[in-house]
Amino acid sequence: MPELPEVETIKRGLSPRLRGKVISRIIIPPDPKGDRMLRRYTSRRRFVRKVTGRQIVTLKRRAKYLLFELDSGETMIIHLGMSGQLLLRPPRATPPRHSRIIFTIAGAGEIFLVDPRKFGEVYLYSEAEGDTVVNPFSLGPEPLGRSFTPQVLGKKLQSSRSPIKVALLNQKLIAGLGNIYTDEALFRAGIHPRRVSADLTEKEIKLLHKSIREVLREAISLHGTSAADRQYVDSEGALGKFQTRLNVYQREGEKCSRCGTIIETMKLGGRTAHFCSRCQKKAKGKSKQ
DNA sequence: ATTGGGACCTGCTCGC
DNA sequence: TGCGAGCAGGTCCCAA
Repeated sequence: MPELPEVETIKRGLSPRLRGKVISRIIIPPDPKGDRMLRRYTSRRRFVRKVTGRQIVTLKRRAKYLLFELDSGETMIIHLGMSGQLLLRPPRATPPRHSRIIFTIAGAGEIFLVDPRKFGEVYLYSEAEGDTVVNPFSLGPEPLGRSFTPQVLGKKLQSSRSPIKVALLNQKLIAGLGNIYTDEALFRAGIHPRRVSADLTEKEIKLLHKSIREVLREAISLHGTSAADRQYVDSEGALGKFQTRLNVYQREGEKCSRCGTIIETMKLGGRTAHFCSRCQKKAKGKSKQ
């Protein structure tokens, strides 16, 4: 659930408080179903041993991943899945329900990694060890990065016959978009979610490129989206505000803000796509308004 | 090879 | 009122 704008918001909140600080203690409350948050490859003991006592040199974001660069040269990577939160609280605060990992940060308080659904994940990445695990560095371009041009987007989409909605969710093509922002970007670009990626015209690709960046920038400036069923909050526990700007996501049955047509949904690639059948045309060439 | 669908997880909503 | 089914979705994994 936390997509790029939400993760960016969390990073911006935590970064000034954590930079240069030491992770003095790690608590992983026992889970009868095992340490799912560490499932990638790190054993609990190895993880605790390698991270405890390390200084956080910098905090970065790559797509939906948070990267804690440690003074050991390793990077602790946190993905929040869809229900994950990272809450920074004063020392000795009561752990919120579903706290999976608790980091004590000397001089800053405690970070609670809260994740009811346990889709989130924590692991260590070390270039030196030549880890073969899937890592954030093998993902597609950052949509807000300088290298993400309409040409790059076009090239990525050319290679895919899948619906554009599915392609935009593919992190190997473009990294950081989830269900909310793919729906919103496609609406702004006037492109039907089921359009075949490779069939988009140059004009549409340009518009889509612009829409993706616009949506993400706006969402970041409003600290992300906290929709009805999404308990997203930043590291201080504050809600996002982009939900007031949603045009289609979770607005099924409501009127399109642009034309008044009822917003519909369809299943694509296992997800619910929200769209306006009038503003987002199926056939190419008719996609203008 | 590319694409699609299930599994993982839990809380919540809805219908009987 | 109570309970179970269904849904939400990011990513991995497997199968067609």
